[in-house]
Amino acid sequence: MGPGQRSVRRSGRGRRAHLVRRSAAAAQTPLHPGPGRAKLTWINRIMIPLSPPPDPGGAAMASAPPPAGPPDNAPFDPCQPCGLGGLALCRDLPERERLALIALQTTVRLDAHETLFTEGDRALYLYTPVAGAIKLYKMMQDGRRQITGFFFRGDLFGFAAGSVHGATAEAVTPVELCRFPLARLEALLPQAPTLERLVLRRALARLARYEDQVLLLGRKSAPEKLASFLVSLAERAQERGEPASPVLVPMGRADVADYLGLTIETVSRTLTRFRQDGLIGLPRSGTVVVLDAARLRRLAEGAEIPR
Amino acid sequence: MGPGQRSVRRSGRGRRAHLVRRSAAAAQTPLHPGPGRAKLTWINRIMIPLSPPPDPGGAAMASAPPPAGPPDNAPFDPCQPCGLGGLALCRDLPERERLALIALQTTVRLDAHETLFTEGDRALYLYTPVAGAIKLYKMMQDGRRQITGFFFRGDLFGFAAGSVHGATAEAVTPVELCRFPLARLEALLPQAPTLERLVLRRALARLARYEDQVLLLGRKSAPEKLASFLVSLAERAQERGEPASPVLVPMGRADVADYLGLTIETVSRTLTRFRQDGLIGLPRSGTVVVLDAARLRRLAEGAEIPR
DNA sequence: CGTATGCTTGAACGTTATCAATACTGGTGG
DNA sequence: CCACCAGTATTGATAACGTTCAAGCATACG
Repeated sequence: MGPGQRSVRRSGRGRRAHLVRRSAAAAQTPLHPGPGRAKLTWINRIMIPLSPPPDPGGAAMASAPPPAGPPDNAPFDPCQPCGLGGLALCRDLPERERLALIALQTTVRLDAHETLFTEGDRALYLYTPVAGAIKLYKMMQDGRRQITGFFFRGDLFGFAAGSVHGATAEAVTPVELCRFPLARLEALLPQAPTLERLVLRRALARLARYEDQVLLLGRKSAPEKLASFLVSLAERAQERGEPASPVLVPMGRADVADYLGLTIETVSRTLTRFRQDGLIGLPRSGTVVVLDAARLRRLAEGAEIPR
Repeated sequence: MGPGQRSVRRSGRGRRAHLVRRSAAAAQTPLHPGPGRAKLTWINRIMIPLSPPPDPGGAAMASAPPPAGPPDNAPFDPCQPCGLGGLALCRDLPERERLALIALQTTVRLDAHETLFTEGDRALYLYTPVAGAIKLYKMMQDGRRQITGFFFRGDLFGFAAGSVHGATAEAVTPVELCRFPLARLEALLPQAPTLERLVLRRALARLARYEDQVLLLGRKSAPEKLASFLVSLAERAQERGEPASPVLVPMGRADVADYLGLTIETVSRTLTRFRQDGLIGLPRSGTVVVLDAARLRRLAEGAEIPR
């Protein structure tokens, strides 16, 4: 890359990370400073169906209004409160463990750009988005930012090595989260072997995802990074039962850049070239239509000449 | 960065990744091809003390001959066979679980550059190095390589998301490994809650390490990467009771480069400049003396002007 | 309809890769 | 013991990819 893939740094001058709206203050004091903290409107153990499975064919959910609409009315499912269908932890749990888990469950809502927790905060919960998207990021003193992951419907995040979060969690879109208090969860684990295995499985899946991300960051070119990103978003959408073709990209260019280790400009330029080359279409902000999935995939794997 | 941080690629021409000795064949066929596979000299449930805790003050163990020498002769410790002292999983386990775990344990030895398992292989064991070092890497079709981690005495690796390894494991130095068969381990877990918690804890620790690595790869400059690498090696050495100051760097420049997302040349140049600036000393191959730990650490965090 | 915010596009620059020798290091055989 | 050799590390010159700086453009919003 160029000279300043990271020249944002040094004495805090310059552009810093791609600052997101009111994050200027937060940029100065990355560790549990608390300014701009979210207001955390939350509801305890809601029993009404909160959000339906994604309506395919719908428009971008980029900054869409909070979701609404009832899910399919199947026979009573204790997992229904969080509206996650089969994606959540609840799934595949024996009845006893499932009920115990659901007893712990609580719902949280955040608006876009609100902070859920900050690097250095005590880790108190595990979270699963029910609707919307969350990003996790680490920040350097001078404001350089690296997004470590995006989390969508059914993903699990909030894992902490010690008792403290290693990254900051912020809402990309308005988001609704299913959360489980760690203390009570841990107390439950000895009596819930299936659940514990499930949590471990999730952690291992995240490890595998990190392996890919490390390869991407360390060894892929900008076009390959973007291609990988789109392919990954598409695959993940498919895994949760959404269509793969119109890839919904709810995050802005700044977030994409900070996830891929690039700058906004490079992301923009690269997507433009993808469009010119007939790889993708960009009908509206937040939506990418994949026109040549095979070539995009080959590009992502480094087996295609970019131009 | 420059133009070709990743231009090694494309049509397999050019330099590929930094090829390690006889890995040419393996480079062509990254997935379970099996050529150049290790011979895996292993011993089942050895009862003789195999290797002592690291003797501080000793010379580089870079490509040192296999270790020898008895550990402290404490009252009989069932964990002694693997010689890991308090670092292993055994530690902190109730007696019953510990014995059960040790019954599964087996020892494996590899020479430097031998492959333990390959990306795509079925995941059959969890491993802990007792002496020596292992690297894990992913490879792209055209030979670009990204090392995802180095594992030393007491570290745990071999986690797989599905039933298959996501990376290749290769010995950096002659290495002795304590290994546990996954199938029997899983069968044991329901009766060994402490053990399961311990495995989860290890996986979470690895997640935290990945977060740091992602920040490093995505947002740090070459000098910052090198500084972070040295600091990390020093800290990890200290955590396992070894001295931090003469940092032992058993891997070659190619491995360092493929870990940090750089080239051999940049690694070499950067270390040379560190030496010229009085940050470090390079007395012998495989040994780095930290002369200004504070500045090195600040550099690693991006809070120091490189030059 | 004007102002904010984010996205796109252009030109110049810089860090890091590439290409190419040269020097070193450890092991082996004369 | 030393010359040799293969692998490895260092150093130099050049160039490229991606960044930085700087406008211009679109989309949303009051």
